[in-house]
Amino acid sequence: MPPSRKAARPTELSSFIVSVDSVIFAYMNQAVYIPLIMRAVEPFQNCWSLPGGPILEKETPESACLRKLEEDMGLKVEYLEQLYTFGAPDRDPRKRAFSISYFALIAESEEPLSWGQDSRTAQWFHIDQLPEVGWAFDHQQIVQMAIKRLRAKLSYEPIGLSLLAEEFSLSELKRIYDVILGTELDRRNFQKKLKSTGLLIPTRTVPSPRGKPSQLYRFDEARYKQLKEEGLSFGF
Amino acid sequence: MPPSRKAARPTELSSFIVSVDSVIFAYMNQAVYIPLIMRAVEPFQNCWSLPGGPILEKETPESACLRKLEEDMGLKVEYLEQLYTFGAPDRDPRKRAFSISYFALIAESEEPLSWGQDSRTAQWFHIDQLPEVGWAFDHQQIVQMAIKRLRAKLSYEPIGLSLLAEEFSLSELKRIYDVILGTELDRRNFQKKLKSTGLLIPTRTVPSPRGKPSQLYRFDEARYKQLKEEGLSFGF
DNA sequence: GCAAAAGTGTTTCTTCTACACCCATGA
DNA sequence: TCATGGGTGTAGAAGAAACACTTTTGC
Repeated sequence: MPPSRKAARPTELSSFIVSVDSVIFAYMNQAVYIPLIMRAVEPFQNCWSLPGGPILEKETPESACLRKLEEDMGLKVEYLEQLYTFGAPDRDPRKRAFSISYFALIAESEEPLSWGQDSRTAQWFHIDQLPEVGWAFDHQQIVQMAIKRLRAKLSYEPIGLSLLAEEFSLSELKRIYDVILGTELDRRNFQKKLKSTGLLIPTRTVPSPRGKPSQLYRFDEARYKQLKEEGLSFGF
Repeated sequence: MPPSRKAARPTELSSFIVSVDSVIFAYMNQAVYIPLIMRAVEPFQNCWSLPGGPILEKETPESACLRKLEEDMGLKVEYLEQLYTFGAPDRDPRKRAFSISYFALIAESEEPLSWGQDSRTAQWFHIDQLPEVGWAFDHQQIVQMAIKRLRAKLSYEPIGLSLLAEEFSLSELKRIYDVILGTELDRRNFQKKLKSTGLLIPTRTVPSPRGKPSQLYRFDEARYKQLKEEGLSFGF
């Protein structure tokens, strides 16, 4: 019995849109922030939303995401992975809309992070002090999922490094872990553990604010990928 | 400077489809299998594809997935989670198509698993003996990603249980781990570890093929969820 | 009684954890 | 010289891995 009843039913989808939305994590002033944009138009006018937009014809969802972040915000993304696809029938009051959401990390940088627009339309939010109301679409849910993934992923993959500059000290890295996980890890055990992986390449020392100069390291990305493919795991 | 240049560009997407595809894992004869369907029509006629189909108007992607599996194959899904969304511009030669793919596990059951169609149109494949050529769309890639997730997830979440019946013996469970991970775990350490979680409820004993009868257990789902929310982790 | 499958206990080793101590620098 | 941040070492606890022994059944 061939499944010939696959012809279009009256309930099949006709008109809808597919877009990408990104939750972008940045580390500034010893805390983690994400940017949200105040919507200027209906629906959800004056509500907080994630940076994103529609996918164009010749691009993959991922490149749409990168383009948006580059064009609109001038951000260079250090790490990007797909988070989840949201597609509840009523998530957009206009018409059926799917959002392929992304999880992004950007490296700490010298320039104060901003994108020229005034703070009423776009703003960095501390991930522990996000707005409780006034969200557009299901973006609050997306952000919550992203934060959950950030916390989970930090413990088994070296994504903390993507939030720092290429050269970093182990104290800085530890601070990332403490801030995100809400822990107060032991400084010494942390150093030992990280060094034992053999993935940190010492570069130079740099004076610390007060006290002994600290050693900077670079992450051996190539070797990490290699070990990962061989199936080794790391409890970072 | 309001972003008023957001008007439709010539390159914006116009016509496309969104569907769901599922990679369904089942445990039979001490091995893990997935079902693939031979496509009857172009494009990719006579190529192997995943069960799936378009999303209807009033349903979420997840319920579309469940409906498909229920309707087309009569399967009762034990575990379902979103895997990844594929949306490369050229993945469907007809028009732009997005596939929200799902990762599904079904429990071992008494009935021989099949769905009435002859084996030329649908077939269970051992996950280590999948076809190497003749795949439709990017479905080979989807399956590979699903297998990778199965292996990864097995070690930190009790998904192996979803492949077994509600009552199971620890030997059966260990066999699942060995088969999927390609290991030969120590029988005694395995038992000890599992019992120490306090999540297994003994039910009854059942005669084993030859030798001492084996103890069956039930998994304490409720308690597991509770502990999980409290942030405890398990190295299954 | 013997082989096969199930269940329990013990010893050893590795890893994690909690500390104490030393070093280099600026005020 | 003292307070501060950076770096190293060591002892105990906890967990993982290796392994030996007993029990219960079918033939």
